[in-house]
Amino acid sequence: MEEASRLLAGLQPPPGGAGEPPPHRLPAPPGPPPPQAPPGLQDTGDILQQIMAITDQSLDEAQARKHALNCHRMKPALFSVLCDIKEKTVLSIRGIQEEDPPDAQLMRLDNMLLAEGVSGPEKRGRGGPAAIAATSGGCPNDNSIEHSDYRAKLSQIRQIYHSELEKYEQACSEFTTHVMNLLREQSRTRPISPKEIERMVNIIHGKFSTIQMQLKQSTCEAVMILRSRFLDARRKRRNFSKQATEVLNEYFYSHLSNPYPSEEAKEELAKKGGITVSQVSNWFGNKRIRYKKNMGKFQEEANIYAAKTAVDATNVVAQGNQTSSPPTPNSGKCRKPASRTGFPWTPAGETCVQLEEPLLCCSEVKKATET
DNA sequence: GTTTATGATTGTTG
DNA sequence: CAACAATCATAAAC
Repeated sequence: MEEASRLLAGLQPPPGGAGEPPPHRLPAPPGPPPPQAPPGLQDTGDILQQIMAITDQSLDEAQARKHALNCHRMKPALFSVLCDIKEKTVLSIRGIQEEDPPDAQLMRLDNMLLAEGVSGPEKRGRGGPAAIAATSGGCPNDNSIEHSDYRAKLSQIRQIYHSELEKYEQACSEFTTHVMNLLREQSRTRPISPKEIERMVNIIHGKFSTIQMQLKQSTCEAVMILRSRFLDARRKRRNFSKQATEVLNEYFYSHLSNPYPSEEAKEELAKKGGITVSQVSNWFGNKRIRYKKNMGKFQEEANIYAAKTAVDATNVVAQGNQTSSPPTPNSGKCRKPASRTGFPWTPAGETCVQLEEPLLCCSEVKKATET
């Protein structure tokens, strides 16, 4: 400690300066301290005085003093002592609040971004993220239009995410280097230990990762919105093309006695109409039930398509085909006629003349139209 | 704005 | 598991 006092004494103004003789009080006299004031207090007073006087000094003087201080032989020792003290106090303050929780939120976000294909390696072609077009067994271009649109938007999000992330990382490393340089520079005059620099770097990284988390959060939100807008088919309901409705109706009304297309027929219809097999199934499900519920409403439609198919059939017959079978007959794998609810597709019902008078084949039809 | 049409989903059934 | 029935949610018509 004696050495330290001597070092601090170096802060005194040069002897030839402002007039008064310098209060040279080193080394401290051995033996009991003088009664009037403890030497420690006196030293402190001097130092304070000198500090106050610094503002009166010119910049050059201050620089010179600083240089003198830096060159003092005891400087490294004092520096390390100060660092040590600072380390202890700072640690005792920080140690309490410095336990970072294993961030579950961040992990959740990371997992989701990975699952959605936003972060991680770029996924192309099949096996898209989250297996969106998971219509198993369906044709490969299920939802292809929606899907490609979705993918385009997703890749846009992905691009933005990555460029932002890169920006953050760059800014983070730049800022870190800057701060490190600054601290290293300052460590020549202030007690800043490498440990403290390291801690500062950690703090900076923490702050930046908070910002990154916000980025991840909003990216996740964007993906969720995108999903709900593009992939919830209910929201994006589009009416089928005229072609598709035409094909489906033709089949339906020409098979009015048994409107249950086989798997093959469904595939055929799907191909012709440019829709999926499951859409064909949905359509027939809806159609059967709606037709049954209100046949009067469909009568006109039925007649139109009956006429159409009749023309087709006669054309076929004209080509030498004897049978009056419909254009796309059920194959051998045809399901047994739906008989759960009976009408109008009861299996025991009389065979209808389909092509000419589709609605007259069942007596109940008239009953229904009357209501 | 309301109503109707229509594709999709959900729960149930045999 | 396919079909039915009810229902939802949107498009299209009014």
